[in-house]
Amino acid sequence: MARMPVHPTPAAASDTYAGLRRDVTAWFDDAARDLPWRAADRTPWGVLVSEVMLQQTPVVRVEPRWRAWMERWPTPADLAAASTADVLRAWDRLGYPRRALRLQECARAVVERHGGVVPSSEAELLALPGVGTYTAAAVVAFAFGGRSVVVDTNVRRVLARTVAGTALPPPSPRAAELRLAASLVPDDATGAARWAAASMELGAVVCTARAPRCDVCPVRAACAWRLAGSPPDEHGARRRTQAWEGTDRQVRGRVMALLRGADGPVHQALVEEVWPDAAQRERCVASLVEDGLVEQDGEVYRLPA
DNA sequence: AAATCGGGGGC
DNA sequence: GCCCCAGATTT
Repeated sequence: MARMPVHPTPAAASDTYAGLRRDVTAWFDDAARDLPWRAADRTPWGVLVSEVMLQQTPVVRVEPRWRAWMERWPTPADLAAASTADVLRAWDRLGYPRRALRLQECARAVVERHGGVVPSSEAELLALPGVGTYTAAAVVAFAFGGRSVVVDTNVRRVLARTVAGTALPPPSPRAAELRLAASLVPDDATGAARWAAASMELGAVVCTARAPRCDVCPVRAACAWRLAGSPPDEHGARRRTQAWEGTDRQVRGRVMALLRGADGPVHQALVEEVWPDAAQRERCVASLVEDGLVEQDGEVYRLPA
């Protein structure tokens, strides 16, 4: 039961928040960023690719990679047929390269299960590699204009502030939070898709995590957090950033960067230079091989063919 | 529920 | 230096 769509509530008692939805969507109609995966000629596959790239990677870093990617592999069939080494190099430094691997697996699944056509049902999307609750709902809304409950970090923050009156949402969503999000979704598909885009956009552009721009916020007058005096985050103590220096993630990143930059196989002597601690380095290389991100062939390492 | 998984830019 | 970024998957 790890991956379940959030089902929209039928006819909700959401009239309470009708003003919120109206003001945010009206603002969005005027303020929406001109992002390439929102263009009129967008494809469902392009939307899906953007959503996977945007999992934990900011828009400004995704945009140029997405453009190059879609030009090179416009359809699921194109990506399915590509060399994995090329895919990992094109992923470049977007981070979490297992996402690139899953995206190619996703392309192959779309080809095999759906004849190369991205499915429009949330359940079928959810069954694809690398597609979780958020991404499935987002593709339903943004690629197909369907009704779904889209809850990402932006939406969570917007609802935490405007409705709950807190600076930030709790580290992980609770059932009540998801119920609230579901209750806010308009009944009609078009309205639902617009609300999804608008609420996310507000969090991304105005209702940001640090230094929110309340002065230009369309719902500042009704925002519970602001009306409460914009109190600081209550669970700040638990919010500890993941360490970076000296972690396996840093070591794995260095190994991947080395292999991405090489045209072909890399001798182990060069791999040994990226990290001095042999035990940690070997553990990380082994995990990369285990993940399918690296192949070992005797004394050389390379990206998968 | 908690841990793991990259990398960079704003402050 | 710290924090966050259109999360997913595994344990």
